[in-house]
Amino acid sequence: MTEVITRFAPSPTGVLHIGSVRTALYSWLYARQNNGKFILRIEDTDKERSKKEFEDNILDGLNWLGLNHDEFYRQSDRSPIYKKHLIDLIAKGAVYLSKEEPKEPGERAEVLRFKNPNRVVTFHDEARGDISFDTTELGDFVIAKDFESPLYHFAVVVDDFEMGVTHIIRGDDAISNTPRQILIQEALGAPRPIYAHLPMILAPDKSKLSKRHGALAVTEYREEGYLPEAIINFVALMGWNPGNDQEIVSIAEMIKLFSLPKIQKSGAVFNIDKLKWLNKFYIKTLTQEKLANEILLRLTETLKEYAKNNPMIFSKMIPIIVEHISFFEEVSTLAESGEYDYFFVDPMYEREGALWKDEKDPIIASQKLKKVLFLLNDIDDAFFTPETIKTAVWNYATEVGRGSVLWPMRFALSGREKSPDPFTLASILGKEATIRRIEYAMKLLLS
RNA sequence: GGCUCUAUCGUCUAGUGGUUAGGACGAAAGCUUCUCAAGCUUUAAACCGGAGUUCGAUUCUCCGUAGAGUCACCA
Repeated sequence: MTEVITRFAPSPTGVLHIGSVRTALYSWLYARQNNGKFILRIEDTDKERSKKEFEDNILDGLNWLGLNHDEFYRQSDRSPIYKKHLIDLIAKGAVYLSKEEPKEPGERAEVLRFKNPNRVVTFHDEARGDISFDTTELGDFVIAKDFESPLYHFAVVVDDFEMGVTHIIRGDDAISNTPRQILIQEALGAPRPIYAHLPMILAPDKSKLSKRHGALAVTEYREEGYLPEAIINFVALMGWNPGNDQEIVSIAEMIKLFSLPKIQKSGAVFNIDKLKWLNKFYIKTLTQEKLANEILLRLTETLKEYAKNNPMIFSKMIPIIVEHISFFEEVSTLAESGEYDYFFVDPMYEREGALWKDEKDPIIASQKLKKVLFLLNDIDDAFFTPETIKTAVWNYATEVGRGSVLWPMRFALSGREKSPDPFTLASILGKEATIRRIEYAMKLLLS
């Protein structure tokens, strides 16, 4: 039994996006499942377009997602290896120096071309079955600009050979490159690896996913407050499934259950709503400390100050905040729009707001609040919990009409049309602030 | 256009020569504390079309159609 070696081979000409993540994930899963090796190889043979910042972004993203590699290579460090094979192939007569007439600026007058044997190449794809191509149409393709500048197809084949890659798992945009790579492989005398081509990830309009469709870099999802577990789970289930109805799949389960033949053959449309749903699920599994950190990070300066000075209130707010978001950056928006202010500061509002839709008489509303105040007064400060508050007010509210009591009460506490329920709110604010706010509402109603 | 690949609810998908074609996201309705959110329950929602094989095709074959990828001295 030979060792399984897979690789992820991005070119640093762009950021790490969702589609690449899936390719990396599947390669990684396959290696881990088989106790094999996962190689990360930066394909930077295009000196013009390759940028260090993109390489950093890719490394950063993979690291954050936990897709750790066992070996790392950069093609630009491997020139002598490509050169050696180039010379070798020339000696064998498989490659020749070709005189050219440059058609565009930058083109060479002499390049290295591969002597195409012009035959039909058939290969097996673990995800799709057998595929064959007639390579005649390719002609004698260029494999290097010169001995120091190999082109993609050549460098890939040499590297996969030299690194002992056994399984090539990559996007199906590379499927039509495979025959020519096999040709080079055969000239090199390299064994043929096992191929598995993954379908593309598409935008909602079925076109190729791009930035304008909301396809962000993985690092941007991180900044938006998505969790790596959610991204991995989401991406894994686009084009693969564990063989049952499970939607939440842990990494450990994926490693156990992953299988190449189960990979979907058609492209999958990126569905941000499902990602959000998954992210919300994983957010709920976070500890209080982690939640507090993520939230605190995204509060306004004022709110941060309040939170620091009122740790009890802040910690009680956390479950409420979490309930309303599916990714953490939403906290920023909510915080900036003043959504959390009433937890710390007595709200200001128009008196009409405190009136329930079915009970518009301010005098009656005020009387009901007075009764609420009276009922609340019996509760000891130390036992001011949602349960005790509810018990105190509930019967009375039910008797006279819940909305006519609870709406003004809740509005007095929050000053908002929408908010958590009055019992939770009151318990967070504490007895003193609750009474103060209700008294203020009564005054306002009678003014 | 040539070549290659693909085709089940709006989306991600399960599944089978005979099924009420299953699940999830989203949507709608209801319930649960007045509002919001969450949660729970329920509902609507699909086998691209046409031939053929067959007692019977969503499933197998062929032909259409549609979509995608690819055709560089990019990767």
